[in-house]
Amino acid sequence: MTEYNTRQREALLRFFENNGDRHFTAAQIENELAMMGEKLGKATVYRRLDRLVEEGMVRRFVADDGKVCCYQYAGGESCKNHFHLKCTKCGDLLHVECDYLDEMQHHIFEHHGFTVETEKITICGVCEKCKS
Amino acid sequence: MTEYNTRQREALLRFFENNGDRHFTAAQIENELAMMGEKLGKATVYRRLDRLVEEGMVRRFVADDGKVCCYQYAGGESCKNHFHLKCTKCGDLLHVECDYLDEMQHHIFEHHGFTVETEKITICGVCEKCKS
DNA sequence: CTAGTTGCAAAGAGTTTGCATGGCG
DNA sequence: CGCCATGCAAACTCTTTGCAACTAG
Repeated sequence: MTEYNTRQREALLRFFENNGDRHFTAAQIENELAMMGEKLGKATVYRRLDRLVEEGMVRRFVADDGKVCCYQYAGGESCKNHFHLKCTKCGDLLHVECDYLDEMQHHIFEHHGFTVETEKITICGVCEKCKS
Repeated sequence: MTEYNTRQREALLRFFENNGDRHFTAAQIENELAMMGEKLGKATVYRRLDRLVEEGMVRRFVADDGKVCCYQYAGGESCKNHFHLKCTKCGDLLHVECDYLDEMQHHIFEHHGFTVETEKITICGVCEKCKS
């Protein structure tokens, strides 16, 4: 059960480390890597992704439409404070850093005895661009 | 664009009203209805479900494994002005009346230029009961 | 050399779509 | 009668699996 150090594994790791602020679908990862000259087979992407999630290096969550899995680097603590604002018009998923999240979480716990899983919050609405 | 009153539509509505505390996958709904003698085609189930979600009558979630969509009654008109807190352990959907919602909506609009559709907010976490 | 890895293509699961038929108003 | 809704099956999308070829240690 030793972990081999392959080109594909390295490519994925480097990709996540350099994009800790964004999240991607498996297909996006495959494409972006291909454009950087690192071609990996679909199966390999999925298999490695599964493993990275198990190891806790990467976090998996589901887009609001429930159709695709998204992956995001979680190696650092960078991912603690963010909203997901999903525009129901254009489909954009805005990724917003904001301290207000803590406040909200705190309120809900204090007043409603509910422990919010901050990383899973997705708020639907209409973004600025689409407001015309 | 008038909404017709069909046997299938009625069956789905009644099903949700009688099971407001539970959540189901599309396939489960199809099966349970079939066992009650109400056979609906797969496509019809999905189409009606989509509509009910749009109307805010029903909420769509993603199951724990991240692979299937789940649907749960969210109670039509009475559910406009409050939080929905979804427990990811037991699946319960808590309906919480709270002015804090307005505050949050306001903050997000002011600071992030995003118009929240309050009635669609669902916050995931762990409820008091499951916190042991 | 041996065991873990990869890539391809085929298989699966869940959901959507095209189109002819059926049924509400 | 007109128009929306339904059902079926085929099409799609995302993900997983089987298997032979490959490669790190």
